Amino acid sequence: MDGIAGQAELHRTELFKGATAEILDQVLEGSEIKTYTNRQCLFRTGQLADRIFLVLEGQIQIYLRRGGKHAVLSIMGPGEAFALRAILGTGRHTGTAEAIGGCRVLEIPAPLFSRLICDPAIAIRIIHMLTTRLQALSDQVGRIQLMQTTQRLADYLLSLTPKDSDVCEVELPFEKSLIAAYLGMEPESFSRALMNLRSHGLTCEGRKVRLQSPGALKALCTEGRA
Amino acid sequence: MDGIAGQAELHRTELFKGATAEILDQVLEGSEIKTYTNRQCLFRTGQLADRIFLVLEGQIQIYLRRGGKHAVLSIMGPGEAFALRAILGTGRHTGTAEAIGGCRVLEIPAPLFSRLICDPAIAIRIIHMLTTRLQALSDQVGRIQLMQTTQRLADYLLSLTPKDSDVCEVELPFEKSLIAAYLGMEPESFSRALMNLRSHGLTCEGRKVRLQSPGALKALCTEGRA
DNA sequence: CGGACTGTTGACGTCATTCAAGATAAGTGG
DNA sequence: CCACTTATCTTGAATGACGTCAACAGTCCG
Repeated sequence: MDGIAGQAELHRTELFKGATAEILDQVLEGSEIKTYTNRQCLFRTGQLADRIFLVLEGQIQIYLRRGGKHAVLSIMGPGEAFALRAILGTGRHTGTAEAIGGCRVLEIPAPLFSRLICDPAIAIRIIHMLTTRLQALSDQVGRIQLMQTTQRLADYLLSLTPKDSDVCEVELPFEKSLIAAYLGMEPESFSRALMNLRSHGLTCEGRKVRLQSPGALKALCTEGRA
Repeated sequence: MDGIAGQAELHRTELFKGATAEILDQVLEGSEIKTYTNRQCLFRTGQLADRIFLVLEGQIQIYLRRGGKHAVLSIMGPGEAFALRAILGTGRHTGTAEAIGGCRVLEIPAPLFSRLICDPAIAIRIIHMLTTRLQALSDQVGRIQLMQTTQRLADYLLSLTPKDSDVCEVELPFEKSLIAAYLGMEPESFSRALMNLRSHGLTCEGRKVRLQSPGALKALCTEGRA
């Protein structure tokens, strides 16, 4: 991982998918590429926001913290951008961003970003990005409010598998405790939920999970009560 | 409430705040204004989405339903627009929208909306709107995950009062059971939470709530555990 | 006056967290 | 490469918060 990025790399991101070479140049020229190590903090709640972040490599968790508790709002992967709201709105970050493993991030200064969103094509891409995240957050609220821990985990595991797949094997993309936080439960509850799913045709070893019967899990989620 | 809206009315919405007369004409021309009565449904989960909705009068709740449970994602007021995601993404609604009391709504067909977002000024306004909603939803996740019922209610009540106000009186904007659902709790829990807050300087009668000491409530929310 | 709706209160049950300990895995230095 | 330390994960038992069920009190409207 180094501090250089080419147009090709930006072109692969959702934000700059169809952008002209001219714009990409402008972006690469005016922005900075930073690398972060595991657990390193990009920003914290309350800090002044002066740039937006575009993930090039690795993953970053955005979370809230209060009284020892930890609520993961989202996990950003390559191609995703964040901290838009802080730039456009309050001017301060309202959450904390922390690298999950090593990351490479393009950091676009606010003034440059303000110019970029005047380009209709980019603005529309941003709108798409935002609605997607809105959807993800809505799903998260739904999951937390209307499902219990075991169901939430089942739902999450299914979201990792290809649609309508039969027996299949998945590798958990993060540490279990991080997934637990993302699903709004304690690590202990996560562990127990995983245990419960054994009786619904699931086996696991380390981070490798085998779903013997995705259908049964799907039923579990849809079900009124477990 | 009737089916007519003027440019002035649109001009007051966040979306069309600075729009040209030409655009407003286009919108008024191509859209439909509908009125809904209390509890009436605008759309349900899974239905095809062919328009976006802009609230002119009244309020509308967006919620998810599963196994008898009810999770309110947001409550839209005058000037707010929704169902963007359904238009831009899946083509189907992922939640249910229901009128709270009587409502008047501008319904903009998808094709017209697609043309509108090519206008950079409108696109930027939409981006602002979306980031604001993203913030609201993030707050909601935070509230549900890291506060308990009494704290959530305190936090909500404070959000209804002017910032840094002293002793003050608020009127709950909705039925208590709706607020309860919005805060992710049962009506009974809401009632008890309200009870608990009595010892923190709160009195209430019907929907009128008096906060003797907003500071104490704020402390309650910030506090690690209640 | 009677019925439906909204909100309150109490008793009880359930699920998830909390606390504590142990097991497994991973990383470190000799 | 192995002993040792440090994280991560699992398991058990106890607590506690919230939900559930049921009954009742106001309130609104016909």
